[in-house]
Amino acid sequence: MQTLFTLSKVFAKLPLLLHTAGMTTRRERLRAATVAEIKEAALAQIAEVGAPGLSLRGVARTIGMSPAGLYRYYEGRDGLLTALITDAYNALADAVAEGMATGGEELRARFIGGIRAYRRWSLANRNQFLLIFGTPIPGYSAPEDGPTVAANRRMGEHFFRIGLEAWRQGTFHPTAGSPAPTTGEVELAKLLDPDFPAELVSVMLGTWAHFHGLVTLEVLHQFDWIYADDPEAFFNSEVERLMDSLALNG
Amino acid sequence: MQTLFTLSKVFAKLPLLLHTAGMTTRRERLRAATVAEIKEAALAQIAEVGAPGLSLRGVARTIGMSPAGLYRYYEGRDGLLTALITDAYNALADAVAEGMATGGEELRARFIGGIRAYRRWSLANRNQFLLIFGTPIPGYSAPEDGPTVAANRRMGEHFFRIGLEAWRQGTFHPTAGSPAPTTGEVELAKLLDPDFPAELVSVMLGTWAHFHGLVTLEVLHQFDWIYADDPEAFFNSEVERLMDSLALNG
DNA sequence: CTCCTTCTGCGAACACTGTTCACCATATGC
DNA sequence: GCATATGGTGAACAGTGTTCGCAGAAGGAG
Repeated sequence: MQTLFTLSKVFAKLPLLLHTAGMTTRRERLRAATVAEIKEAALAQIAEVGAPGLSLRGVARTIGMSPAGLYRYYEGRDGLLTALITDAYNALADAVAEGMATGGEELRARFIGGIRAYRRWSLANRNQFLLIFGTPIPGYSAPEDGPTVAANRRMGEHFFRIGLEAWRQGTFHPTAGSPAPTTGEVELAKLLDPDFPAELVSVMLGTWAHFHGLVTLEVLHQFDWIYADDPEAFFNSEVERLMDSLALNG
Repeated sequence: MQTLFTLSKVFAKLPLLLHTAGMTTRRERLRAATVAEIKEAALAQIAEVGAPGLSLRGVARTIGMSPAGLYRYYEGRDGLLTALITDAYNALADAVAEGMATGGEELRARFIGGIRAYRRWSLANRNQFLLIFGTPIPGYSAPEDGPTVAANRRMGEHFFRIGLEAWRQGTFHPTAGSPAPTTGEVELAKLLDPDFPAELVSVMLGTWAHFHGLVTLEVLHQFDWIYADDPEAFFNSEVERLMDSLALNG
């Protein structure tokens, strides 16, 4: 009985779904607009007061809607957070990709361009950065193989791709004294590219951690009173030294 | 009038305060015990559900007290958070100091011992780590020159001290290509020690950011599926490479 | 056009939260 | 013993996320 009922529901939805695959119906356009408005309001609130201060009733107020109405668009606060986290990941990945593109031909310059974009985006959107790399939301946990981990991986691949290219053209010579690749490292390497050298994985992850640490501490204002006048100079020189120690010269 | 009243209050407190300076009165012992009990309950709750999930009413329940009663001991939730943040800073600083002490005589070993202790403590007390280096609490802001920044500085000094010692005995040769010290750097150097070399500041901050990034990402489970079997090995080899690039050999 | 289903949205309610206030009891100091 | 500061309570207020039932609006099928 229950089964029949839900089945009928699915069949009733079928024409709508088929239609969706082709083009957008009127209802969907309105829905998409509302979704965008909600996200916009939530993002503004987050930028102002931080992720933990996001209030569902608050966004309902600013868009002139009842709190209960939001539940037609998101599964409560956690659902909204999930969407925002995914967006933040994608925005960061896009910023990195764009920063790399402006780096020109040389691989080292492209790498540096990506890293600087990583920092620039994180400082320009502090609270979105903390949404990804800050304290996790209490009730919330990222769905395994959900959109957030996909977006996360997508960002990493940008950096790994440069490493692979440099490796191929022989301009990448990380320090040789590193231990043999772990099983996890070869697994990740295979997942990235069939012939990605597993020896590179730990080096790439290490450099990510390095500039990520610099960015994190700067986002949290830990360097404020030391590098008040020109915080970017410290970061840039640190990145140069990082690339030198990497021996990525392409 | 108001002034007179508060003044009388102060004078009334005077004998108590004088007594306090010498030894503990009965009331104060009870009070200290209650404070400790509150902190303990709050810490347990934080360890379980994370800092943003800390509920004032919750700790009141577990210690069998009315929510309003807590306000006799802390200025609301933010006051309690401040105390816990200070404690976390101090605990981390103590762990680092202890880790350095077990490193033995050699400066490099001591430095590595401190770094490993930094990681160990952070992973053992994930939520306390995030209390310090995670998303800031919305309403809360660290009081300028309050106990938290003092504890923060105290931790940094442990690392700087080793750097200074190594510099003095001539076993510390960071890469020479770094730019001239910033005004903020010389200021910090003077604040640390009258003859602390300002050229060292950026290097030390950079290495802090490096292993801090590694720890942060590990705390946030970003390396879990790659280094599931032995996460410590990756960290240790990364630290070795970091020390090599530092050229700290004492 | 009519019927019927789905989709949107709302108001009220519930169980929470942090915080304040007036009040009471107790312990301390003179 | 008395006055006062201190500990502790219960009730209340404003705010939160979430659920539920109900009402219209929109859309498709006959």
